Amino acid sequence: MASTERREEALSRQRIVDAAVELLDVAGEGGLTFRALSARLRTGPGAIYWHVANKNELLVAATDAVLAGATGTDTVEDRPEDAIRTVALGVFDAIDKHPWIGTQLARSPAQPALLQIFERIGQRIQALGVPGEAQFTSASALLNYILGVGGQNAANARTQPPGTDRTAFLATESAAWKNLDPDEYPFIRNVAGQLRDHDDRAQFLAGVDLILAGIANLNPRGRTRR
Amino acid sequence: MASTERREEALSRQRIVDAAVELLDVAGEGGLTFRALSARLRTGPGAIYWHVANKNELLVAATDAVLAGATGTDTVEDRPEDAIRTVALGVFDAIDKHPWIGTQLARSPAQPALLQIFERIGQRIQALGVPGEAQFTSASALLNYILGVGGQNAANARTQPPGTDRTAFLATESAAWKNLDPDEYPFIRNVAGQLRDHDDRAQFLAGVDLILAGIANLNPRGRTRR
DNA sequence: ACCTGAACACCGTTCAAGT
DNA sequence: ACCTGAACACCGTTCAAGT
Repeated sequence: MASTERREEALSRQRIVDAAVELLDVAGEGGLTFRALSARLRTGPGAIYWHVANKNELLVAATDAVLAGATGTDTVEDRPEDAIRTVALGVFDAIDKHPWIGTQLARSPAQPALLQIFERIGQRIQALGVPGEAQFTSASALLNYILGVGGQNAANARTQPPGTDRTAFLATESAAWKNLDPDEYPFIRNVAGQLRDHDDRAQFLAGVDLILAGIANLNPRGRTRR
Repeated sequence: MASTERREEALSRQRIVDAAVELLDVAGEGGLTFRALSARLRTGPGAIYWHVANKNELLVAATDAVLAGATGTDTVEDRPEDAIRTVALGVFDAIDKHPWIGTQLARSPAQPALLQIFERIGQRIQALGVPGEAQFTSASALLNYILGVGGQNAANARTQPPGTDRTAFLATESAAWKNLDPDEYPFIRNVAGQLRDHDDRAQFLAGVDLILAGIANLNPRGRTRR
């Protein structure tokens, strides 16, 4: 049995980033600490700095590591709208699983994973026949919407202890909306019921579809392509 | 002249929040510190805790203070689409002026100012004749898009030293896009020129219009109302 | 080349003590 | 009731010293 004894692996950027992702997942955004991380890796805090420049670089790398495989595989045969929905849902689901990504994507603009997502969306926008000048705007609108939803989901996740029942949370929130002043918040009171019963993921997709419909409207060929 | 001597005003929540806003504006998100804030208010750090529970509450209050007057005045005669554009631009401009708001809005979900913005948008969605079930989704899509753009703008502002020339920044970024691998990033290379010349505010509005067009598409009365 | 861990310069927050 | 400021329990980051 002595031969199966746990071997000490050498420290590496890869191991550090993996451990950071685990720590963020179990302990939340506040849980990633150089002390906690080095304890987990059985080393001193200073050792990490040999492989990673600082905490921000570590967060960027952790986000990229998670997002890299999350945006789905390109299937050239897909209709462009469906390919866009796939990418969007990939980001949505990744943030749902790792809420700290949502915060990080809203913090670091040059995040490489973001560039790749933007490229994927843009190629499909192009395939949709959107006129040249409107392509940049259309792809940006989609990306910004996706990031906005991600940020809000991350914020919601942060207020709840991890693993809180989502139904209970929505019920509480919905009840609070119903108690708002009817003169000041008639609309919100009105949709409070929809908040309780709504499906986050479906609503996210509906928003994507709203933007896609707006984009189809730009297309000189109209929206009845193929 | 002795009578015009600076009088020591009593500490108050109001004065604390005002000072926090000033500090955030001049020193950025990292500049708001209980020590820096108390020094500015000529008191000790502990004194602030008598008026404000903690730093998060202070950030929420500071964001609300800035956003309160920023979303424009309701003009009942406006066409609903224009009223929505006004609210959206109000938020956009507020974040442009105080980038730290963009980060904060993506962090705290129950932010009261957000509720008011959501209400304003929702009322106009209703006025547009959007069917009941789609109202919540439509208003959410608009809000999430607005927050997404705000978050990205805040992130961009954070990477630049305050007061950096925007044109120079876009030129650098655009040049970087042009240097990307043509096989991996054909779309981004293609729109790099548009990045350099684009107007943030106009592009933001174009995105709002995309969503509004998608919403009009839902409307059984069609988009030729009135 | 890579790791160790004490030390530095900060934080947010608390709290006994004052007025 | 409100303010003071030292003290506590943390941070991220650095760096001399080790192997």
